[in-house]
Amino acid sequence: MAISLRQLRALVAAVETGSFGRAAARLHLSQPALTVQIRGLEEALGLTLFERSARGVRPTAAGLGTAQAFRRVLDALDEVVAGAREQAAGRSGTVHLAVLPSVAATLLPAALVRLRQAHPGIRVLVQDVVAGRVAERVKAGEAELGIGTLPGPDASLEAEPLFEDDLVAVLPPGHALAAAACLTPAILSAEPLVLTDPGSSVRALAERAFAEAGLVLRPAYEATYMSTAVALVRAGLGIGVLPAAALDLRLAPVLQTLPIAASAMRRGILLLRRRGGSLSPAAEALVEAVRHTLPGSGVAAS
Amino acid sequence: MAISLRQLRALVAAVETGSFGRAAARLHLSQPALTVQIRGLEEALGLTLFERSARGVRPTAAGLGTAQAFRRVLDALDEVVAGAREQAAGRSGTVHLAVLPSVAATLLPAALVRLRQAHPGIRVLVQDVVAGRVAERVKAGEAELGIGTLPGPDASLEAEPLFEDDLVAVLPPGHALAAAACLTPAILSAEPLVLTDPGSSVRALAERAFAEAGLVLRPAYEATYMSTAVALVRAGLGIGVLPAAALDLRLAPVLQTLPIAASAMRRGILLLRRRGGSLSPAAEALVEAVRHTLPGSGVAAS
DNA sequence: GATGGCCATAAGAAACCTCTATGACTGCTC
DNA sequence: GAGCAGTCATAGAGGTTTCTTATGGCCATC
Repeated sequence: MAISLRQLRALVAAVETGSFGRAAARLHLSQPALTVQIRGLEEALGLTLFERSARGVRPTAAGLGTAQAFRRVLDALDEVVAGAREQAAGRSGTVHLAVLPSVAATLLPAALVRLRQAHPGIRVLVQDVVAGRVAERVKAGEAELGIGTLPGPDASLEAEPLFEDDLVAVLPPGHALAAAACLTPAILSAEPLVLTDPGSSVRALAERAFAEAGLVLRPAYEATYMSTAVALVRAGLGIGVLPAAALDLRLAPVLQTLPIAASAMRRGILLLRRRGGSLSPAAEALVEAVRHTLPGSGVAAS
Repeated sequence: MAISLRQLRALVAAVETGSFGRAAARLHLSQPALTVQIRGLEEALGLTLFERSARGVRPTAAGLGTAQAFRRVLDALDEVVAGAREQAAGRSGTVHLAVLPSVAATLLPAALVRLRQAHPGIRVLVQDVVAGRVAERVKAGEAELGIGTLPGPDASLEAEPLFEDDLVAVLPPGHALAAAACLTPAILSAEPLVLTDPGSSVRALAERAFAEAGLVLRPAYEATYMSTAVALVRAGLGIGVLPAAALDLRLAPVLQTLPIAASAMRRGILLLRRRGGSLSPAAEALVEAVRHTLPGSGVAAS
């Protein structure tokens, strides 16, 4: 009654070779085994698929048509299986990645280039969301991986530190403080500052650092996008307090950065994944590429 | 390593129900059996298809995609199987039928109408070929069934008599011989005759009947097509010697037919099939329809 | 802290599949 | 025309797969 793939393969082979014996050989089977499969299929369908004679077999019209249809089904199945095995081998697949915009704009492109070199078939769907959202996306399963910060420990997420991202002071060309080795919140609070919007993780970090020094952060300028903030600094409007990783100095080579002496001025950028959920091979490959593109790995751009 | 339909069905059911337990119930299986199938599929593909937790399972992206693809494969297979079962039930299918033109023009349409009423899904491909070719087509397997004459016994063909086809004299309106009850070759040989071409089975039959009476058949008119011969008769050019079955008097109601007293004047019309080859259900249905439409069955048109 | 839901594992039983050996039949060759 | 080669069908034994029942672990909920 039930139909099996063996039967489909048997019918296709028998029709294509024109002989039960040759079909059996093609399938690495004994001839009786193939006979049994064909007979079972005929019973399951209630159809005569072959005319038998002592000289051989001849497919009936129904046998011919059914074999062709089965052939298409088997081909489709083979294609699906081959695709799945491609994914399994990490040669193809799709990774949904939630990532901080700042990382997406700096670290990520190099990692993706590296990934493409090793695994050209892998597709990465980048969701650049603000810091708090990265963990959300991963928790909800909307992203398989996340790169961002983690407000607190979370039982359902697994976090691996990728690198530390320091907030640095970004000085416009020729600024008076450029000769200093290191700045402090106290020094900075006397200067016009350029920061990102309230609510961003960078802003929260900076506010906390200032608060620890007993100061209140009052930026002269705020911008939503990092690139806007950098442009404001470059125009000489103030000193930027921005994450080092988000600054691509190749894009603004005239700027100078200085460390800020404050304990809270660094945040850990983590690789986030759902706890207990094993990564797809494609995601594994992406993780590999990201690890090898870290600031400290010697491979990445400055 | 190998993949089975059970595994495909298990994956599709598991993804669609979102639970191994419900999937097992849908497939009338125990839950462990389904677990094993999924596991086997994961091993065969080398892919993790579900994230397991104590609270249940969740398909991975790969599991979701693979399930959708498998779904399409299974649907295609189901369709093929359903089609094959339709054929098996005689509700659909295609019959290749070789048939004498004279029969094709007269008996066959009624039989096909009857067939369509009983089995609307069956397609009949009619090959109308001259008498000698009918047996050829069937022997070569180009036609599953034949309706025609058989020159001699043939070991590879099975023949079942359908009806006897008499050659009759066809008289134009108001002919002098119309009052006779029966004609003879001797009487006919004195009249201008209309026959079919030399080489046709009808012509050969008539020649043999005349020869038995010691006469030579010399038609005044010859035509390839039966309809042409009938037209010549209707025009009053002579008396037709034509097969009764081939005459549809509804098309030429003014004509009168008279029997011819001669032993050789009838030929058996046979239903031909390959010996040993069982008929497809569709062909069986056609045979049934033909048998019930025979001249003597009381169902057919005159 | 007990309970219910869900999945994984294990062991025994049943079903299926395959293989070897053999038989039946046909067509060809000597 | 008798033997031979080729083809498929059948039968019985053996092995593998697959199923079911029973059980355990884990988490969430009450």
